[in-house]
Amino acid sequence: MAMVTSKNIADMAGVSRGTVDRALNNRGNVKETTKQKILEIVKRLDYKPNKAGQILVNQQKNIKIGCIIIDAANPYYDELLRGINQKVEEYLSWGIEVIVRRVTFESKAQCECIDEFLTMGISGLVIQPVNEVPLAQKLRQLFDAGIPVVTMNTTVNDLTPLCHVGNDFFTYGKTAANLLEMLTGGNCHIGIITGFHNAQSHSDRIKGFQEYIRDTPKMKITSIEENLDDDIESFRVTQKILQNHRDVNALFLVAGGVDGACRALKTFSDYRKVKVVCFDVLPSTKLHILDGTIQAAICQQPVIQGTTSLEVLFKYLIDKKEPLERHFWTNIQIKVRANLEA
Amino acid sequence: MAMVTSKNIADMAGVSRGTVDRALNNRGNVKETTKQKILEIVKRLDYKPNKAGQILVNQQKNIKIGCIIIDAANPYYDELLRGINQKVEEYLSWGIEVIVRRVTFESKAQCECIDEFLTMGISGLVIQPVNEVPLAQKLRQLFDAGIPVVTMNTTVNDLTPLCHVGNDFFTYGKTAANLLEMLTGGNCHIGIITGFHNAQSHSDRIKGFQEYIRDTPKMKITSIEENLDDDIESFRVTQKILQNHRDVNALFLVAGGVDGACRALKTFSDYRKVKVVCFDVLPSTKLHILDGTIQAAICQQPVIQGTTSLEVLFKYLIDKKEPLERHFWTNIQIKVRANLEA
DNA sequence: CTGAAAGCGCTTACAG
DNA sequence: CTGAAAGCGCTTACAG
Repeated sequence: MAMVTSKNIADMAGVSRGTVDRALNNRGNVKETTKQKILEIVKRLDYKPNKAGQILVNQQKNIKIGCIIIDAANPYYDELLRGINQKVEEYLSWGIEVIVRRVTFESKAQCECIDEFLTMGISGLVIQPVNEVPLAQKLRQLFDAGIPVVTMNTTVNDLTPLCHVGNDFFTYGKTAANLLEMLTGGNCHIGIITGFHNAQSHSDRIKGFQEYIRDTPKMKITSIEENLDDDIESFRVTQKILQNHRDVNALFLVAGGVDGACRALKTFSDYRKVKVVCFDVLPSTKLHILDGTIQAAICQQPVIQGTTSLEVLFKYLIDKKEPLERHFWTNIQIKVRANLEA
Repeated sequence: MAMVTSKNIADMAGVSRGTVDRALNNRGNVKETTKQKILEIVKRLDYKPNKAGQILVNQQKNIKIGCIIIDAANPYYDELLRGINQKVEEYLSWGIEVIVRRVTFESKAQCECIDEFLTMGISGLVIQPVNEVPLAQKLRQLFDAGIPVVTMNTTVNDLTPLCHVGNDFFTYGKTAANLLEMLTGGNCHIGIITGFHNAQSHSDRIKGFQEYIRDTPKMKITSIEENLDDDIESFRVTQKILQNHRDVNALFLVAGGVDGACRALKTFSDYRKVKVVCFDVLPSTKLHILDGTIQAAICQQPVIQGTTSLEVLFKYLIDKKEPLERHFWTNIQIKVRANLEA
């Protein structure tokens, strides 16, 4: 029951530990028959290299990981950073340095940051990428240099990263529709307020929503408006919808501007008849949930996205083993009043 | 920016690495002035011992962790085991052996298993304990021997373990009430079907439920029945409730026997008017959610409870640092049709 | 194609 | 009270 070590394998095969290492990691310079013999013993004893030993020897390479997080006033990004920072401490104690930069949502800025990382000699990159051609090219350059990339939250076309850690926004949209069905007995006229029509994460949520209500004949979308993720604009378009469509009894708030929408809603005396489902819980959202204006919020898991991204990369750098899945979708969290703080 | 090592500290303090180690870990045998000098440098350079080095040296001690999971036909326990097993593999690769036993829910059986673990020389224990005196005494014996204990899912009185990882059942109950409020517009006569009146996890859920509806005057509990977590008994009591109280339009299924309750419900022609919220998603539960009999399920996170329990213990055994919190509550997951598989 | 040796950072007897 | 040495399991030059 005691641990099997490479020394045990070497002794049994009648070779040195160096040869075991070469055979196991395909470094060449091992006679085929020797290699087969070693692999057979490894398999029989179910030998797994001790990770502490592996990591320790990696100290000599001074492994660094670069990490790029969008720099913008969005609490989601701050949470993502919080997840990353949890791991930064941990990895430092493994002797692996994670260098974090916040960079604006422009491919030029991101490319420059990557170039800086390259001069620092990073062994891997975690990034929330802009989906633009120059950045995709830069990432391909990393790929060609054998530097693994994990994308977080958003990803780029024309490139399969080592792993993408993100949200299944389509299912988020379906879940929003499901909740409004529960809240209205499946009988509702819905106003949708989205952020940007051309933001894929927003349009995916709406597509999922539409997919769900295809099977619920009494749920109808009355109006879709864009608020540019802005509270004031959100206030304006919400008032507009509710004034022009007095039958609207459900609101689906797809993106930012939740506070503006709720405050517009409250200017109507009969606002309690309108059920509201939104995304994410900002501090202002919390108040609207507690006072019953919003019935449910669907939450992403930015902290877990941050930690997971680094974990995937870490494992790859130590083991050189690809993750089992190319995509990792974080859980969908439904928050209502009762479990808001849980 | 390169890593600070104990060698660096030793050089700067003009002592050996052994002395640094003794000073840092309070092993005595260090002159007070030397110790202060070392600690000052450690603080200034923010030195953190490299964990890979620490773990590697721990191989010599052949650290073993014992783990006791209830042996009973409950998918929850199987999931818990799945979480544990994920970590077992990982820790094996750190050279730490986790010995898992499934034991019946009796304090005698659990005590015997612990005794066996002791002869094997475990350094820590993870357990789903029976809350009975002999077991509590046995755990105290471990405590006195300096062997840390983490309790999972259930805990024992008269003893504060290193950490308890479990569910906040009270909030679970509140959340169930919140969901039924959403489903019925806050206007409902509720049938509650619980497992055992004397099971604390069941009664806590009901208490949370009652707490929530104290503020919703139109939500009324019509009847509470016990099904002993048994599907056939569940079928019987559910039929009884629905026959005797034709006004019941909401069911709160507190524990096991979900399938029996749903099948009883479906024997009534107007069963669609009854909204149902339950706990946990068994394979049979899934079908009732998909066909719209159950509107929402509140889920525990057994897999995460398993992994978390071992993580807490692992960190303590390596670092000798107590966890920040004595309790770790896993998230409350709400599952509806749309996010059932997500 | 193979082995002996060094070294990653830490802790642990042991000698003084 | 302190230091020198050994060793945890692994990988990496280097010598042959």
